[in-house]
Amino acid sequence: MKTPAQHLTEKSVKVTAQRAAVLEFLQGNRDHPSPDEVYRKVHKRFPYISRATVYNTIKTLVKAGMLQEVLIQQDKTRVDPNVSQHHHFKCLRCGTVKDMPYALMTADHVRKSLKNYQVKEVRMVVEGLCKQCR
Amino acid sequence: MKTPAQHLTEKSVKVTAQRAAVLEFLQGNRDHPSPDEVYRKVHKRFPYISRATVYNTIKTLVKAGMLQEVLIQQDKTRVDPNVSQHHHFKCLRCGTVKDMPYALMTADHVRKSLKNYQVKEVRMVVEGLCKQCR
DNA sequence: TAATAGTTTTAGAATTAGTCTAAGCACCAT
DNA sequence: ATGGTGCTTAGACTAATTCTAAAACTATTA
Ligand SMILES: [Mn+2]
Ligand SMILES: [Mn+2]
Ligand SMILES: [Zn+2]
Ligand SMILES: [Zn+2]
Repeated sequence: MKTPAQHLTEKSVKVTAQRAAVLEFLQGNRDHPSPDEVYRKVHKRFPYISRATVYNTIKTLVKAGMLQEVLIQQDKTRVDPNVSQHHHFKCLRCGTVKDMPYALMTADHVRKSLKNYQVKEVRMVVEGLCKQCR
Repeated sequence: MKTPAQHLTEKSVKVTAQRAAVLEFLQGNRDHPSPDEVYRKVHKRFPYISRATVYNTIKTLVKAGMLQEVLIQQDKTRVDPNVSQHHHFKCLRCGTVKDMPYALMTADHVRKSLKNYQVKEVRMVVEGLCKQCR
């Protein structure tokens, strides 16, 4: 199994203790934490790290294709080490965010087929270039 | 055609000049403006209105089912007088947000069928209650 | 009408997430 | 060692939003 440092090197991102610590925390994390949650958790084990570095590192790793930031909550961004195309489910009560397959599903299909969940709303945002801009 | 005041009364929201002004600006507006844009535009015609009142009024009208806040941009909320179920398209260059039908569309279907747009990404968020919470 | 109670509006303070800045460090190549 | 580049840092700053407490309205009662 590769170490965080090896992953960084593979993506031509210079290895630093801070970057390795952030990446190690995020790898395998399925919670879609906010940058500040990342900071607090990493800071517990590596008290030398600063908030700014966590933000910088997240940006760096996003650019390197190792993370994505997902728009699920209005006030804070959420970080996702799963960079494959997928959708999300967010629980309106407890706030958990779960990955959903990027499958051929209609909004109605989602609504009907997800027997494990009680679906209240399906929001889809398509991003690209409009007529004028492309 | 009903006046904003009549719409408010219909939904049992007390009529005030400020609420009517905000509603009048938003009715028929297809731009998905941010609260601050609402404030600036309304303030031009009704210079007596305050920023706090715009925020309060938006909250009030959302509760009354006359508006929705849509999650399309991370840093600021966007207000939508179209409360019917629908999806959104956001242009990555100019930032315009357009309504999309809440139709039986797959993410791939969207990608292929929207000939007018160059689709870069399709994000879907399903909201509801998870196994534990319902 | 006058007093009163309840609601809405207001300016500005406070909060929060995120960005920026400028100084200090670390690492590498001379 | 020295210099250069990029990384990290604390704290200042910004922008959106919420909060607060007082003033202005509105409706209701006496
Ligand atoms: Mn995810
Ligand atoms: Mn819309
Ligand atoms: Zn839940
Ligand atoms: Zn455009």
